Amino acid sequence: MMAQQQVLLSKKEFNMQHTFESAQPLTFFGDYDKKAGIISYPYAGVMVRVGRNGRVVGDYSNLKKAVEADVYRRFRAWEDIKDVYSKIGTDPFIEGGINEYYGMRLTHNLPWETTLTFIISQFNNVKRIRQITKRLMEVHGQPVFSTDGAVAGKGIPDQETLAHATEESIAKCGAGFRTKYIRSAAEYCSYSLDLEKLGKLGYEELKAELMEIDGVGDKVADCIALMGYGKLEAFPIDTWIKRLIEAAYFGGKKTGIAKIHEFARERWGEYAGYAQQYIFWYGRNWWKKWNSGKA
DNA sequence: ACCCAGGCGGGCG
DNA sequence: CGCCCGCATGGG
Repeated sequence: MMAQQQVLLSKKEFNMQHTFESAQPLTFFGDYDKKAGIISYPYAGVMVRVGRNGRVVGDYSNLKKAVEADVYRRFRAWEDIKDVYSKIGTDPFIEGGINEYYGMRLTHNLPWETTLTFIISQFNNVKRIRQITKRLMEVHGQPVFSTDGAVAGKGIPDQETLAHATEESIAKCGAGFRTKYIRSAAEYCSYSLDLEKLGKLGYEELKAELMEIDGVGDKVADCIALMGYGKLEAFPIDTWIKRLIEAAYFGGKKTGIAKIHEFARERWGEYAGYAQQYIFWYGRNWWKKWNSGKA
């Protein structure tokens, strides 16, 4: 990948807190120092630190270009979020989400870390997904270093490592019944499928390839396509999205997955994934607040 | 105690 | 095909 010129994200176009907390793969690892306004995440053996303006914090010397290019891609820094809003702001519901979570960006993470975290996400809750991922990193990840050379944490365990890890060591991280999927997916992505090579495929082809991975179905494949490959037309449909779309656009009527995919494609087209993220985070949080009697 | 969580694979009709 | 069921764990 060629070195990208770093584009600074203004405070308004990049709301770090919303982006970090919005339950994307990015939020499943690293850390967020709210007071200092710095996100940390492991990449290429170092702990990358990013400030509120999207600028890399610290001196990465010879890794500088690589780290900056990763930040550029990870936060989609080339993208003017106002353009996105003009495409997805089709109605008051989505506009409510844009208003409440202004500056929440989609992130474009690495294929394997996205695959792993979203396999863990099935039939699970956000808090526990983070917890399981964190434990897997601690047990099976390689050390990553801060700019002063000290060990700053562990990275996402790679496919090969998990392919050779015992089921017991994965299960102990809390993975439960997903343990066999993690092992199987790690083996498949080590020896039978090169995730890096799938990037050149179009969305439909990519999704079909991803669904060959054990433990990856329609929803997780869409999450990987969206947040691991940057395919913005992907529209992951989980229980929240199904419930919210039915409530907001189908008059509360039960609607099949295929029908919802079709609806999203027609309504939001190439930006459906962005619409999904705002519907998910806004709708879910609103719903929870309402049901706890605080809305 | 009981219920549910960013689904999936397998088995059945 | 479509539907339905079980599934490990842990927090509310």
